[in-house]
Amino acid sequence: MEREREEQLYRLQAELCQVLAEPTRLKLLSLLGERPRPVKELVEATGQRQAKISQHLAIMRQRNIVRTVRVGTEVHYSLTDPRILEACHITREVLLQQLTKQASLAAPLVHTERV
Amino acid sequence: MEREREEQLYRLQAELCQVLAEPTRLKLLSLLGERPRPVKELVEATGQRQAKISQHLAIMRQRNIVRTVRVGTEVHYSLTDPRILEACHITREVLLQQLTKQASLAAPLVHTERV
DNA sequence: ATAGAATATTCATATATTCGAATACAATGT
DNA sequence: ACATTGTATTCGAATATATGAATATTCTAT
Repeated sequence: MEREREEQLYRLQAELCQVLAEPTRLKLLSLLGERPRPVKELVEATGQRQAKISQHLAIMRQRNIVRTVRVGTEVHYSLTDPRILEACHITREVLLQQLTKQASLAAPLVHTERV
Repeated sequence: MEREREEQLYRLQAELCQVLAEPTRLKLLSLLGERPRPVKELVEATGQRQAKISQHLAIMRQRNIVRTVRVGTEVHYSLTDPRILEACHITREVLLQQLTKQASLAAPLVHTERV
């Protein structure tokens, strides 16, 4: 039962990460990190089709990563828990460092650098 | 071109998150967070089939999330960048809080609590 | 050279995900 | 009531993913 509980948690955690595993959704989260926004604005900012954005927002709603408030005809989205962005930030940092490392490995072939 | 670069980054970030979006891989990362381990040990600790574990490890190798060292017949795996665990930790925290919140919403129906 | 232990890969299948297209729904102003 | 604006959903097709089964590879000891 303790074992089951742990597996259950890993499953949930994986589902949460799955939500973060899509470029458009990451972009949306980043935009919502700045401030709450209506769908229209998210569509404009991403340059993607409205239906697509709505679909991704629906997925994030289902996982309680974003929440909504109706304002007239608009639906304003916001982050449920800003810490999600922290997690994103870390993965981004790791990624950037990897890229930098690769670049510095490739660099000597192009121009010599001193360490 | 600036735009392209940004999209490129989101794509890479999504791929990284995708690696975290699988319960067995999360468990493996957690185990490797404690210390480097040979595959055999990971197989034992997870109770999953060897082929499955190797497959998941291969995915994490490809993404540079883990690295390997051969020690005789064994292959020892370790984390490339422990910060990955930080990201995992945060998602786990968020998750736990969500669960707690749900529980506390359900609680009043069972037994009354004071705030 | 060969056997055995540890690990990796290939293949096929079941399942999940993403996206565009079309359409539906909801709120507001007229 | 109706048109308009903003948003959501459904559906189908293409693509991706996870897994078990079988098999291959690598290293060590003999």
